[in-house]
Amino acid sequence: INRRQRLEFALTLLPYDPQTIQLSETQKKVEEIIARLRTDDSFTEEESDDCKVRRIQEANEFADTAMHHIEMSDNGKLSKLSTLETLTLAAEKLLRAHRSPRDGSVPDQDFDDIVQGMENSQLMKNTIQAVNESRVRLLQRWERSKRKALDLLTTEIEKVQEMDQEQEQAHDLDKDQEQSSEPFDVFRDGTDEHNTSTPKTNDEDLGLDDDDEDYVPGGEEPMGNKRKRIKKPVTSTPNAKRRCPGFEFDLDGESPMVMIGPNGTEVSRVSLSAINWDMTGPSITRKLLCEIFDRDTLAHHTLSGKPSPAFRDCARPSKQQLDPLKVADLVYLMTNSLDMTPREVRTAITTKCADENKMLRSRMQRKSK
Amino acid sequence: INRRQRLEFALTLLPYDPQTIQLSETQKKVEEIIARLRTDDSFTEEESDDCKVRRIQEANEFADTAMHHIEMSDNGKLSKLSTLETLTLAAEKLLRAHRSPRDGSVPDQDFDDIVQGMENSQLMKNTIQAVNESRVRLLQRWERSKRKALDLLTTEIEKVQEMDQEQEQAHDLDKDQEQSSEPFDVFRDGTDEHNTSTPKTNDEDLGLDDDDEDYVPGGEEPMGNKRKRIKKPVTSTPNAKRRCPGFEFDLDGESPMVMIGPNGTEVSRVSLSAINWDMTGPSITRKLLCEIFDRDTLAHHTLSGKPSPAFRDCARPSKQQLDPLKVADLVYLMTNSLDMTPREVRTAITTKCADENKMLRSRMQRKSK
DNA sequence: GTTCCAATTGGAA
DNA sequence: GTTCCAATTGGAA
Repeated sequence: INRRQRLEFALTLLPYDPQTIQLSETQKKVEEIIARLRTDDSFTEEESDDCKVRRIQEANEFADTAMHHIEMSDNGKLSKLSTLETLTLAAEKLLRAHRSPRDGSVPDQDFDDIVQGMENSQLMKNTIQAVNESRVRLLQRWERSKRKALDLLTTEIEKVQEMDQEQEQAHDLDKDQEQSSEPFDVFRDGTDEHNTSTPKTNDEDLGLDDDDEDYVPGGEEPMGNKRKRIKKPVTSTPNAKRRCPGFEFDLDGESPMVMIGPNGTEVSRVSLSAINWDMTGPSITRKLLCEIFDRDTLAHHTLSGKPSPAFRDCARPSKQQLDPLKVADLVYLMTNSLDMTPREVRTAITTKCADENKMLRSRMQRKSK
Repeated sequence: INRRQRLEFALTLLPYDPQTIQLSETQKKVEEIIARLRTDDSFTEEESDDCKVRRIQEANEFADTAMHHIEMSDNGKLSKLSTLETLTLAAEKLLRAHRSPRDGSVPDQDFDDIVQGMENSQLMKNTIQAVNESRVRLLQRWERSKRKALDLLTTEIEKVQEMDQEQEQAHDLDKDQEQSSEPFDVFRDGTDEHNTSTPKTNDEDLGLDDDDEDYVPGGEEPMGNKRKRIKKPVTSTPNAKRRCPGFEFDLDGESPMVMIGPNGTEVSRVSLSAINWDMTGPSITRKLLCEIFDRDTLAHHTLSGKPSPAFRDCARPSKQQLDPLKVADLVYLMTNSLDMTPREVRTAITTKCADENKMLRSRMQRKSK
């Protein structure tokens, strides 16, 4: 129990490391810059020139020190500061620009004046944009460290759970063995025989993924021209109302389960015949997904298992990868029996997972009310 | 010039409305909550029970007032506060949970203890998540108002530009007339004649968009089953190496420009024959896009012109919609001459615009260094 | 220098 | 309750 106490203590400390607190400091600095720019822009017109010059110097000094401060807390990642540099430069230019036209001669709408006005507006816009961007970037850093902490937290929690469950599960170990896919290895070896008429990559791109090492064993030879849609003879008449297609891996017609691909993924025969095969390809894919995986699995898994690149820094809950063998079988079925590209199937899977996750969340929210 | 001065004054004021400043206040409140939770969790063990009870009451009161404060600045949008409620509740539970096990008897690893530990960790995690979520939401509100201000700003700037250019452009007005698409209206009306063999929706979904009112005139009848890929006779032999397809709207074979669709979009004949029609559908689509629009247009436009729903609150620079008539013509060509679905074409367009934007930005960045 | 991938989002249908 | 849309992202190829 000593270990658990230590872990729990770690839990209370982890998410609040000093780094995080410091980031808030820099955020305040950025806010100050905004506030400062604001007062600099709206200052009263009756100031003396001396006064203006002094204030400009002050502002520049302030910008310099603020930037320095932020730089310091950035621990050497200098490349990320480009927008702040832009900001400072823009602020300087803005102040200078504000100063010069007002000291000029009579403002009788000469061309220079117009250009100057345009430039001012543009600079103003750029400045605001730069401030916004740097703010967002700082918040993202904050979120990233938070996320890292959360990940560590989750790992620790899982470890504790494992420790607690080890004792209880010592006596029923033999149950898990039955679920393994070992019995279907024969079919994997037999792939090529069943596949003679359509030597087509049905998973052309997954193979490129260095993360999915234990992917489909014995891949088929890739084709140069991915684009071409190979028309293959389907059991039902082409371009007519589609019936439930034939399944080349459905060897035992009496079995309640039908095998849909070379990796031995099975779907119940009744639900298969319940599907309306006149629906769109993506729709059928989604229906089959619900047969192969349960809804909770779909909600908590994605095609790749990788986080979205677009939300790298936004602390989205991470998801697992859908069993690649089952996915490959689904892709196999949909590309061979129906006229879909692997890409279309995969997109359908991606959106189905996203939608299931959304639905689960909205259901949870409704329940908690 | 009076008007411009007024506008410029508005520019300096607009982005910094008091609402924005207030939001920063609420952000600080959330930070305080975090700080408070932290001290509540790591307090020393030798406190008396009375002391604990008092501190718990204090914490609850604090949470209540903080929440009230945030509620007030939210102007009645109560539904958005659910996560903050969660946070407060979680904080209370956490404090209570922390209190009870420590007053309990000897901690000799009974089951209750384990469960309690689990619950604590879970609550802790939820609390942190809730805090994060509410922080993000507040920042998003901030960004949204900033963005609104920026939009207003841009509009005003454009108005000023218009005003300034009106005088200069008073003398060369007749130039623009030639570029209008009026001469091609005959072809729009003629669509159905050319289209008899393939009565297919080539823009099935855009019509649903209530924003694009002036979309393709005289839309064709939609088909119930979108999925089916209608095989149509192409001029070249099917399933062989594709050559440059025939263009049904290419009426004048001598013209240096070829019309690719019913809306009169034209592409130069030389660049058309320079395209390798054995590439994938998306690739050809991208190449044609570059012929129809210039790179800068592609970088600053999107298919719909709408902001990404996923980045609603993140102040992305807004983009315009690509000319829907030209897009419709491209979709028409790609779906009729090649074996692509409208969906594939549109996806290709979307990604091409995104990629062009990315490239432009990276080019700008490199130049500024 | 380009193309492609797929995760995520809110809302429309 | 479900499906679909398309904008955005970083990185892989």
